[in-house]
Amino acid sequence: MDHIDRALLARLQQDATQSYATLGQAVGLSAGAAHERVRKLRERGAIRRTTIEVDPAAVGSAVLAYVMVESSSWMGDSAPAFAALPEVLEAHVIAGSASVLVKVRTATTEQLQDVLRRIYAIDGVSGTQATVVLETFFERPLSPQESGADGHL
Amino acid sequence: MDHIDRALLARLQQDATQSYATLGQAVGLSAGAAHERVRKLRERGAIRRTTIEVDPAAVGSAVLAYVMVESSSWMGDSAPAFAALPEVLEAHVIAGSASVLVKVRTATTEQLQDVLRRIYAIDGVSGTQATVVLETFFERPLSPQESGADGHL
DNA sequence: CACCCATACCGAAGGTCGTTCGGCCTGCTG
DNA sequence: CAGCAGGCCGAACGACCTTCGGTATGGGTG
Repeated sequence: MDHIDRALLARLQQDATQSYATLGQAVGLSAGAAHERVRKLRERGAIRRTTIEVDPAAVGSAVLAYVMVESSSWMGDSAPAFAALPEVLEAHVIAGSASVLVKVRTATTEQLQDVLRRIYAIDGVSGTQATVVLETFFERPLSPQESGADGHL
Repeated sequence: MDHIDRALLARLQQDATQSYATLGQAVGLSAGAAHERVRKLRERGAIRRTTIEVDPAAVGSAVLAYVMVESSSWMGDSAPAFAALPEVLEAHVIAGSASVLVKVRTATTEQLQDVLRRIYAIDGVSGTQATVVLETFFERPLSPQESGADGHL
């Protein structure tokens, strides 16, 4: 994982459809060498998958909210319960007064209310505190930064 | 934007490297027709771009936190100030006691503190409240769901 | 210091896939 | 009923992915 790998990751994040010839030229490598590096990045799991970025509004998810979930018991094994709700895009165990933080997208605020109802139904959940997003400034992928945990890789 | 388009979006989210022949077969179309549909989805902006999903740990961003930013003034024009911080992955204007909610990834908690310091330096910011993630259950793309705001499309 | 092995790169070849095109069919519209 | 627009199919051309042999470089070892 050197600076060339990071450059490859950054360029593929911007556009994963470009050819390996273009990609290699951008980092000073041949197409074959660039392909080999990307293949290894996939193999190691540094690249999890190639995907598309979908406009939420285009698929009818105009409402975005973050929900702090309070609980009366240990929530460490509740991942499947949250994953069962398709409107829940992220779920994290957090440090602080709440126990779990989830990101939710729905078409309407009525649907958001319904999601909150289903979150309440999860075992151990004692309360929720929803924060509705009024305007999204930006959402972007993380930029491969310097140093990092190269460690023994 | 019918059910076939939604199926195409869902399949491309899972794997954007598959061939148009495979894609078309999965939804009952020829390769050419599938290609034409995907082309139009890009044209309309429903597909924003094709990208890769990078493992945060692989690029040295092991610490994830959400930060509630309080302000003493209107923050509606502060998008560039937050975008200037590369560790800030998302920034949203929210309804509630705080003004802006941002998502931050760093390599260490020391770097997180430094990001908080730089957020404080943004004009109008009067306080922050960071919530550190202990464990991420999951992060996934939104699933193209039913009905939605098809409207006049 | 010489040797050897592993790693990474280049350049070319073959096979697959993306992209485009003409033709057909269905469903509207005037 | 005629005309038209939109969507799909199937084929063909060209570009690209993928692999392979050959070569150079750096590190470890006797």
